[in-house]
Amino acid sequence: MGTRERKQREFEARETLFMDTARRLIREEGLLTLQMARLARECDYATGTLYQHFSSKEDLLVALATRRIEEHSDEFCRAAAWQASTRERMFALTVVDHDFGQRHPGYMRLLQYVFTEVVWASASPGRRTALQKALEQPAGAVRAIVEQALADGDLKSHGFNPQALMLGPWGLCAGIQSMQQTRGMLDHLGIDAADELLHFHSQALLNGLGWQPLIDLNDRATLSAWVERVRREALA
Amino acid sequence: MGTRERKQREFEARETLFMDTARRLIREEGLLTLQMARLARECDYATGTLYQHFSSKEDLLVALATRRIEEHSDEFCRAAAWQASTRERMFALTVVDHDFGQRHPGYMRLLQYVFTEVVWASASPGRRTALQKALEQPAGAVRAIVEQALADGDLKSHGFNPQALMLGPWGLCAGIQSMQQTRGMLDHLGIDAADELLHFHSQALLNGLGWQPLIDLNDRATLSAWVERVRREALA
DNA sequence: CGTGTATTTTGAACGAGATTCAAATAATGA
DNA sequence: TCATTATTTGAATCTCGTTCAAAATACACG
Repeated sequence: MGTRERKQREFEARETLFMDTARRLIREEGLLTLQMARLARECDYATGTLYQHFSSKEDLLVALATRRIEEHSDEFCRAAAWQASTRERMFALTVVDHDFGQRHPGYMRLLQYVFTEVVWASASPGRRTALQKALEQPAGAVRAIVEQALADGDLKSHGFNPQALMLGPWGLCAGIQSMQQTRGMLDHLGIDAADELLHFHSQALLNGLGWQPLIDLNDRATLSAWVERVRREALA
Repeated sequence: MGTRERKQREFEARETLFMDTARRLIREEGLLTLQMARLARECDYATGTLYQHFSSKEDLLVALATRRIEEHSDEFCRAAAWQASTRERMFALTVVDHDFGQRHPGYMRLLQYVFTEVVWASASPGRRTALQKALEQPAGAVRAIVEQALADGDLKSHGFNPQALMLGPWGLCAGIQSMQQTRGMLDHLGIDAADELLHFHSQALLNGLGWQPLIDLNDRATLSAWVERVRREALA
């Protein structure tokens, strides 16, 4: 009998409803003011029902972040599969990742919050591993590029494994994006156009890793042409 | 009459007491469980008195982070003033910053939390600008190195100002450190020895920026010798 | 169908803790 | 000394997140 399956499907549909609504509430009124009771009411369910899905508010936030990562992941992997040199593809990931962050400002803020010890530690282990699992796909895509670059001789391993080699570009991208998140921080340091700077420094790092073909960084016009090309072609 | 000044001094002393105690409580029992009433009681003051100093819990956290930055700043600036090439000094900052983070794990977690939209937005504007002001000293130290490197011809500007050029190394360091903070994240990605990787990628980035003298990255022993030298000399 | 049992949903009650504020206390100055 | 002003106090308030006993619903079996 399909009763169990139907139940299962309904349960999942409800979870989706909760998450969609939570996302809307956060967009409309901010992460700060999200209330569990309010969310339940908005979905015409009782508070307790919400807690059948999420063991705590933090749990919900981790689930939201996970779903966002999954959505982002599609776009990300599409860019990773772009028909181009490994160097171009690696750079494309930086551009795509950052563009996604700019397009969804709330997403980055949520991720930043979720990875905080305070939140991360109070989410359920299940949700935490689900999030880590969701990261596997994009991480795998990056690693595949690194592996191919190694195989093709575009990149030397320097004695590190592929994951280790991708940490730099990844960390750089994450670091600059999170500084960009903190309102007023970069302004105050006298930095603007962080986007262009992220692209510039990413290319510099790839050059420094000896990732062939090296590109000339002296000309900002060339750099922005690269970025435009990625935006035009990598997501086509 | 010095009455006003004495009052002022006593007020500041009390603030210091609150902050020292808060730090101890956080160290002993975690950021998560810090309670305002508890903190006040621990200092033999009423809750309301605590609120004369800090407009909210978030405000207190930002103040704590600020003080930590100030403390870190000394060490940081000492390393920046190391008698060595601009390239060596720039790299030294990465090492020192990361070492400080490793030595004070709670510090990094606090910073990460404080820069979260949720916390940052609920701190008072005064505390926020105080924190930004505290960042000026280390930021200035980094910028000075970049400026000297430009003047000495160790580094080309590529059309960017000094602050812009320092964003990459800074962002890389911050990004990798914050990934390191998130328990289990790097393990799960199959990455260990993130310290060495931070050093490696930092050097790669500096090479990629064309920061003279370039160093050879093929040999991990050379890299770790650099790190050791920094630890030995830069803070002497 | 009716009826007993298991499952799910409900939302009021509870608890934890941040924040406030009227009253008490202390400092100041005439 | 006493009126006035500033500071301190901590119980009361308020805001949620979370729980759980009761109600509602679904299900199984005679």
